[in-house]
Amino acid sequence: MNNNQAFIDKLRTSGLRPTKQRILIAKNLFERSKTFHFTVEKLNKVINKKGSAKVSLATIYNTVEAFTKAGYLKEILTSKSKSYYDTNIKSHHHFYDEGTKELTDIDYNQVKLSKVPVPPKGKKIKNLEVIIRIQK
Amino acid sequence: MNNNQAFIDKLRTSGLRPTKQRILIAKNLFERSKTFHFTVEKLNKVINKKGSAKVSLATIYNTVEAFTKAGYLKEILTSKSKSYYDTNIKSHHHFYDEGTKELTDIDYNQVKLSKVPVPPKGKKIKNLEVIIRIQK
DNA sequence: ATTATAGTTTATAATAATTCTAAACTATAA
DNA sequence: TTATAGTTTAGAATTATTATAAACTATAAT
Repeated sequence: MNNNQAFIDKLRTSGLRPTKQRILIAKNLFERSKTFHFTVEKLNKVINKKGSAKVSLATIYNTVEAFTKAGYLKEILTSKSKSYYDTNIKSHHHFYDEGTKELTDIDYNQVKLSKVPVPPKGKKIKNLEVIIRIQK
Repeated sequence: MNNNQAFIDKLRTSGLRPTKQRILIAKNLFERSKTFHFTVEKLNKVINKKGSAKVSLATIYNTVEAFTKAGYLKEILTSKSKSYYDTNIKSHHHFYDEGTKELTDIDYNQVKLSKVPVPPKGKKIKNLEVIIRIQK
């Protein structure tokens, strides 16, 4: 029923104290069947929906940042004003719908690169992302 | 020496009145040997450097937006808070240096995709961009 | 040329996302 | 049990961007 222990261990492993706020946020983010694309605003609404325990907006920002640093979340590239995050941390790509502003995952093996440039001297490739902008 | 006429014609063609502000901004953006990656803040500094005619920040925002809509500039995808623009409007890709936050163009033919996903029903691909994040 | 007007510029205010601050709280180790 | 280092919180501060509305100007019609 309640397997908070897994989250507690995961948090401890990353040097994050397992506070009730972090566990609650982790449950909301990671106990999902599908990957979740969200902004902080959206996550805040999910967490602080009527009747539930309240978590401050500052903590939601802090936690999203901490989870991103710990590698549990991935920040998504868009040109929009808000930051988007993704619970799918595997290397993958996105459709970005210019009309609806919705993001859809593209599985890694749906995109194949046959040529990738050499990075500038002294630099290493950290990550490669393809964004396909779509519209009607 | 002074070939403003080319800019005047270009602006008129796009339905933009050739005001002195727009011409000045166009000269600063497009009379360059290399492509120019910039934020509005950076462009504002370039335009309003000491001793030059002043253009309001609002006009710089308006003009960058108008030039982007007209297809003279390309907005670049990064997850950072500021919007980045590029005078290179040809289809191309970017290195984004996480340390220095600098963008570098990658020529279109330096990247080859051998597999691209089909867009969702009813949607067309408008643009495909590869961002390669690099770090030391 | 003169005038009317629709488009443009401008300073400033408003908004929105995010970060900062410092006091209260809490998990953890001693 | 206690000390402390990490965490949460409300609210203030910051930053990028957009909105507002008055003054200005390019252009077309007279």
